[in-house]
Amino acid sequence: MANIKDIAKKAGVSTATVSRVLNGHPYVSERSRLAVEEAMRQLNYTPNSSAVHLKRGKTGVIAAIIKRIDHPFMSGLMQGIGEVALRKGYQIMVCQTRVQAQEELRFLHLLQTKQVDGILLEDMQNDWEKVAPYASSGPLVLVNSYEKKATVPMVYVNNYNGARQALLHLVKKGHRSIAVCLAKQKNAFCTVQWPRWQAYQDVLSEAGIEIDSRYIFENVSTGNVLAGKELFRTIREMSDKPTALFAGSDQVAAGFILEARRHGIRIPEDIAVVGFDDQPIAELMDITTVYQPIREMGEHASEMLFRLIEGLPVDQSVVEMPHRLVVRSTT
Amino acid sequence: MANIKDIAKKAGVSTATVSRVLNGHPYVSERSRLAVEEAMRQLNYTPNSSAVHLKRGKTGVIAAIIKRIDHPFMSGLMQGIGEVALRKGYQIMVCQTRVQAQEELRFLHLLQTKQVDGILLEDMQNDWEKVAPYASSGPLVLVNSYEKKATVPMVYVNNYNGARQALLHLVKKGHRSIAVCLAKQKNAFCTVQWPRWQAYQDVLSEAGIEIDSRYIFENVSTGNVLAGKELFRTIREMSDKPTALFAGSDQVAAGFILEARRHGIRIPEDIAVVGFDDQPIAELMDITTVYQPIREMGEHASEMLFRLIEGLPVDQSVVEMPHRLVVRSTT
DNA sequence: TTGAAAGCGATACCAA
DNA sequence: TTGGTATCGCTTTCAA
Repeated sequence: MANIKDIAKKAGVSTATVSRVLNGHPYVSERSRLAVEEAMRQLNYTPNSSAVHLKRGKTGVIAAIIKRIDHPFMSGLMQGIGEVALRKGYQIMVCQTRVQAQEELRFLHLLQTKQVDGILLEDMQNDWEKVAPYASSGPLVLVNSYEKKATVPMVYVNNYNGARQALLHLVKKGHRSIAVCLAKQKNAFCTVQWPRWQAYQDVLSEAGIEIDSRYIFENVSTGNVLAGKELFRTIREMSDKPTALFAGSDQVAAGFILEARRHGIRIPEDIAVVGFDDQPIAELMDITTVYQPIREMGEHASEMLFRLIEGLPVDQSVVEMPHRLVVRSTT
Repeated sequence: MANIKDIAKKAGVSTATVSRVLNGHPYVSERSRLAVEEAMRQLNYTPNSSAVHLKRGKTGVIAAIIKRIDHPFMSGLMQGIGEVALRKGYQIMVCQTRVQAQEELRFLHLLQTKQVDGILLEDMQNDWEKVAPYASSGPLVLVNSYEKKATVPMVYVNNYNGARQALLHLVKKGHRSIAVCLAKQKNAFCTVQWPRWQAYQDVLSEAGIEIDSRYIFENVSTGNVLAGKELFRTIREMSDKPTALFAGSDQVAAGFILEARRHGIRIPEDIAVVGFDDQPIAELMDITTVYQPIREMGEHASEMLFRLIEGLPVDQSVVEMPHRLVVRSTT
């Protein structure tokens, strides 16, 4: 592969001049420019990114650390991130942790090695103390994560309030046996699951309802409609069935509802269902859910990240995005 | 940020020795190793990726050029790719073309600049002549693409046969007014849409059915259930309604079915529906569909790409993955 | 407007 | 075992 020296030699100029042409600098004579361009064409030259990156100290790449791409929430988020990155001329590296805290740290390491100019960290799985050291080695923004101790910008939705609203709605409708789906990791520093769990406890306690552990379903894969189907089957076997379900995602809600209806269970009469996110499927199936601006969250976080990368001040560094309960026919 | 020289100085050794420690080479005395490790710890040292990449001529990154991540097919594919990349210790760059042929070329350029060690190109949008030049500058594998002229490995599903099977199934069931969803770009070199369109023409022609342009729906966004809902509304307004729909995706099929049922339309009695992919939602809603091993396609393509990257021979470079019609209750 | 040359930060060959 | 040093390919300052 030809390099800048080959071009310089062929064009009869110095590498400095070639570089100038490459970067559109002024002060390059028409004659030199043409000669260089001709040489580049003839030798089919393309500059080597690694060399440029090394010299510039920038890579033009950001990393998005997410749990898994195979989930509507994440792909929606990536869509938002992609939008902004495209405008900025940046590439995106997807890093899937598969909910393994260790992997998260491994990917954060990309910031230290300067393989990326910045990182978006979705739903942080590690304690801030573990993440903090990485933050000092480059731009980092938390998305769908809230961490009081963190000193970096963050964009999130208040999951406590979101869940609370949904659960209060169910309680007001008279439900006292409310099932809930939560992921296994209810770490205190987990922005999504922990607050929802807190809201569940609070709302029930305030309503004088005792928590029934049989109604708590952990490890339900939120991105997949089949998980909802399975959940229905489990609940169906129960003697004391709940009268309402806070599904935690629209996919689970949809799967549950479809399977329930197939078995002649009426929604919401026999069991009310609330989803989360307000994905297209919730609108389609007319599912009551908690809307959250996923894509916008991705966009906003990226914008903050790029300000950091560009060395600009970030005006509001802790951003709570709005959510709202969308009441439809499943409650 | 500390660099290898700082470490060398602090540890009282040469950069060569530091490099040896860094790369786990033999022939480093215990004493040197400890000194270097201690220095690295004290200075909080991390090697700079760009420098390593430049020197080694490798980046440890592959690019996946896809239409958009916000689509179950793509995220499934990415999941498969991610699996293999993880095993190989590689990072993945997602490149979304948004179905713009020009963007595809822009991303292929990453291979020339050596910003990535290889590229997976999904559903190639450009004519092979345009793509070929890039192929000569590094490892390239086509996924979900078939191109006779191409000289690089490719993994795909025979969309002609898949669509044909589905359509024949409908014809056998007695349908003669069959609607079909196709994306706008039916370029001759498009692996997905063009063959399906061909199959549609062939099957109908063989059955002596004249093609009715009103039954051809272009520009239906295949990844989104709401598109299916809208499609239903459009078809509902028609005076001569089709009796069957080849939806092109499970999402569109699902949206269509749900909306149809809401309006009291019986499936399959009033209108039969066939999806494509066999996503979880197809199983859940018991939709007849054409199964294709999306994730495996991603895995297989990645494996070929890594063989190329490692300079190993690729035994079978044109791989047709199996598909099969899954008959369920919507036909 | 141009070029020489000093890096950017690591790797690895060749001697010692 | 170790170190000196050339090298990867490009950018940019300093002089001319």
